[in-house]
Amino acid sequence: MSEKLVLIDGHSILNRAFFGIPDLTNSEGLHTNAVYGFLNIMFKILEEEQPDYLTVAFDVSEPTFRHKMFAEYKGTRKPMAAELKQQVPLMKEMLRAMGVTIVEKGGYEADDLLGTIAKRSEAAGVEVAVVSGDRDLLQLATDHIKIRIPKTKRTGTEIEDYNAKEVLEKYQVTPTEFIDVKALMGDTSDNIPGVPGIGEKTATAIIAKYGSIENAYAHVDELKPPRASTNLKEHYDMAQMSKTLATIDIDADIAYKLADAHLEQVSDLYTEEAYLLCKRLEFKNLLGRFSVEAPKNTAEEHFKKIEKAQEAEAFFASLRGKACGFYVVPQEETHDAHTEADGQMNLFGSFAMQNSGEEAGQQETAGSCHIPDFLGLAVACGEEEICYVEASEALPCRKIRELFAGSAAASYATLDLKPQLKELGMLEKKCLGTISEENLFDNTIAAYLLNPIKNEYPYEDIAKDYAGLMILSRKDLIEKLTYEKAAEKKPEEFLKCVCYMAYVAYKTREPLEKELADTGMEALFREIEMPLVFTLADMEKEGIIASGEALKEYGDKLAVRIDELERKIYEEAGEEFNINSPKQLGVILFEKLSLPNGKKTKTGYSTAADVLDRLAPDYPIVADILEYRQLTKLKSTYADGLVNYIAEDGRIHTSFNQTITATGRLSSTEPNLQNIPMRIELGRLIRKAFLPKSGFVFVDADYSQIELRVLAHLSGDEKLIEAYRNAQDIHRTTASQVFHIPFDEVTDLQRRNAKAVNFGIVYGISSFGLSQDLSITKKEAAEYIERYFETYPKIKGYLDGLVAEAKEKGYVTTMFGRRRPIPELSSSNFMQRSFGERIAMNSPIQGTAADIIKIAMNRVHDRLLAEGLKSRLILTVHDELLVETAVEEEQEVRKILAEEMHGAAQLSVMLEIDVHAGSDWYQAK
DNA sequence: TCTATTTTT
DNA sequence: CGAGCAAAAATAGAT
Repeated sequence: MSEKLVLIDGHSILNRAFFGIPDLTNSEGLHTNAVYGFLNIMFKILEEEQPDYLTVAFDVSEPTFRHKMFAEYKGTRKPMAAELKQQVPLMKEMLRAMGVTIVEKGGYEADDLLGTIAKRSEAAGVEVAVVSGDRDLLQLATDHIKIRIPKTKRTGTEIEDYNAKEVLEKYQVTPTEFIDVKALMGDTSDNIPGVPGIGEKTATAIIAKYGSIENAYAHVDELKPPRASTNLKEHYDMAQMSKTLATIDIDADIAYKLADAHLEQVSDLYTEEAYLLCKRLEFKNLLGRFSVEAPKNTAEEHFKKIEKAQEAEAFFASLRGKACGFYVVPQEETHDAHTEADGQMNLFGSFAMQNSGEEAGQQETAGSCHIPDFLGLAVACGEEEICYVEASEALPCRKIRELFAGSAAASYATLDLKPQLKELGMLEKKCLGTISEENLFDNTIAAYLLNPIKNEYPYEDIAKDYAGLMILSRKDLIEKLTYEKAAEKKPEEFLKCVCYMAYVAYKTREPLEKELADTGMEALFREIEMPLVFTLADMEKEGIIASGEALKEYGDKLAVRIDELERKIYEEAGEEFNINSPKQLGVILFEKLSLPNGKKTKTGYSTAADVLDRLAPDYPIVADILEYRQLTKLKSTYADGLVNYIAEDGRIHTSFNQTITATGRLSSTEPNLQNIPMRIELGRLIRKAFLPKSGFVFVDADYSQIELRVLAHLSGDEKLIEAYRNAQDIHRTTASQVFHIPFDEVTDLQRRNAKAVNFGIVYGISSFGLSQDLSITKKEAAEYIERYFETYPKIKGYLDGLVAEAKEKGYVTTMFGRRRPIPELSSSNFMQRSFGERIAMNSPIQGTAADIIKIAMNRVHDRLLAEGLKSRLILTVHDELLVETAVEEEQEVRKILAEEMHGAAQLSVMLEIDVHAGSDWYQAK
């Protein structure tokens, strides 16, 4: 049997895959769909053909030889989309990693290389399969050269095969004649002019009869449609030139040795390099093919459960001096807890009791009189030393904690430390025996800093990204069961799951530390984020009193007015409908009542506030709807919503998430206490339900325009810095400087405009956005921005610099080294790219402000404890800190807030704060 | 589970 | 030329 060669048209197949597969992006933001699709097509073909040789040909992106001859006809091809372009080098990297022979040569198109190699190989007695999306290749078809054209259909990829026979059947001409057909009909995408007035039908008919354009010209007067006859006569030179253009060079000057392209078997492509690259690109289902070559995960075989006290003692003793990873397996899980009866309440309730005990000896007594707080502790300190120590009556939590505390390991790594601090009883203290803030390492936070745009940081992702391990996820193992239920129903899977937590922490600590060092984020991690874990744990435990009665009363008041509005709206609409359904509302307003065109649409009419605002003055029903919306929002989300989060201790314990935002800000969930109403008076009243405990007051401090000050510092703009040095109303000063008028003569409108511009600048302004904000024309807005940049030239330079830097490096950084990758900047989509540009301008500013308040939080938190005060930091809202303050400590707390917030960073402008005290959150703000 | 809307900084 | 502002979370409705 003769040998077989598979030849792939690289760009053509990559292009086909790019358009055939929906956009895929890995977590680095690299587009990967074309590479993925290419590999799928390639593997499908290889499995079918089982060839002895494999080669991929690429074009080099300079004008090709054939086209250079007729320079006037080149250049109408559209430039390649950026998302595809960036995948070309990636594809080549992948093929190289697989050891696939790549041919490319300046001056030749892939067609020519394919043609040459195919013909030479055929001459050497080899069967050839040419894979391309391009029908031009059909001219190469013979009995031994098969052209394979993949088509992506709903049912998957189907491949059309053409030997000489199939070409003749389908196109009524031989492969060689196919060139002449193309020369007559032309091809705009290939810049082949053809003969005007001759399309596919006519061309095929002519060539089928005469065999070539030369012979057709010899019988030109006999040609069937008279139009073809005259046109060919007139444009014969064009036809000849087209033929040259359409002919694939089968004698290209290349050194190609078939032997170099040898492929013993398909699995030879599954190399380790290719495996690692597939992992990086997150081709999860391709990875299965690599099973033979995949780094074998043997750790799993050593997972072990310890139930006996003696065994546990020996195990913990073996930790001494070693690096370890651990995981405290919680009994209840805060996640989803409030949906299941009142799990969360019990959890926090037990903390309240635990911490009401005496300060001294708490470590000893905590938990001793309760059921164990945690289920067990998984610890890993080597490839074969991975144990889950299960809590039981014979081996109570207290004992496990004690042994762990005395283990004297060199370092302690874990995924998601914060909840575990609570389980270990490390609230308000930074060490537990030999475990301390200094030797703890939170892998999840490290992974977040290294790539803050991921949605989640589960252990299997961290294992894959930083240790090259492919392991089963929690979901794979125990699905949605809680740990407690899993321990009972799926003990083996449970053991794997918790041991993996510890093992992954152990295994990835070093790589994560190294990456943090390589990216300059060591200090950010050690000095800001790790201490913050302790600060936040304490704040969450503390919580804030919310009065259920006050909320109820407030909600009842809203209900009265909501009823009233509802009736009125139904009357005005002439029927009852669900006002909260944008769909139904849209139909009522814009169809039934035919109000002026429902402007914005995506999946119907927009009923957003800015649309309704414009209609409200003229239509009472719209004004009522707006009020109704406002009130139902207040009632459902705040009045009714918050009550559900009040724990047994009468307080709301929000969760502050440290690994959610792309910029470095914190987020608050269950409930979100960072969007409690403020702007509208009626909503603001909700803050009256948040109270300090008896004998305490609230002291609230917020940074004044921290982002604008950060901008002044980072840009170094003297005029803006000077404006802040004058310590006057900054928006008025801006108006005065931008409009060149004396400070005292600035009108309220001018000040308002200046304020909007100041805000807009921080968000990465566009004239469109500002025009929306101020309801002015885009042109006017553009003028404001221009004048602003004229006034503060360095700001313009700074913002442009940020975008340029982001485009070059792919990310931006804050003053403290925090990174934000911006994959959107490489998008070919205008909207996506503009979005990327705004992100580039906003992130360093928002992120630096976030860094600063985090520093301030740690300092305030630590100092309240260090000074032995009773007052506690309980809330943060981006630029604001709230301290529940013992009445007699108010002056000291004010001083601490002022000093620590002020001193959190040294900028070229002062970091000013406003401090207020009050007997509820409304008054304190 | 996704979309539209609203709330905050 | 385009189409719509930075960062979040919760709710109710629709699918």
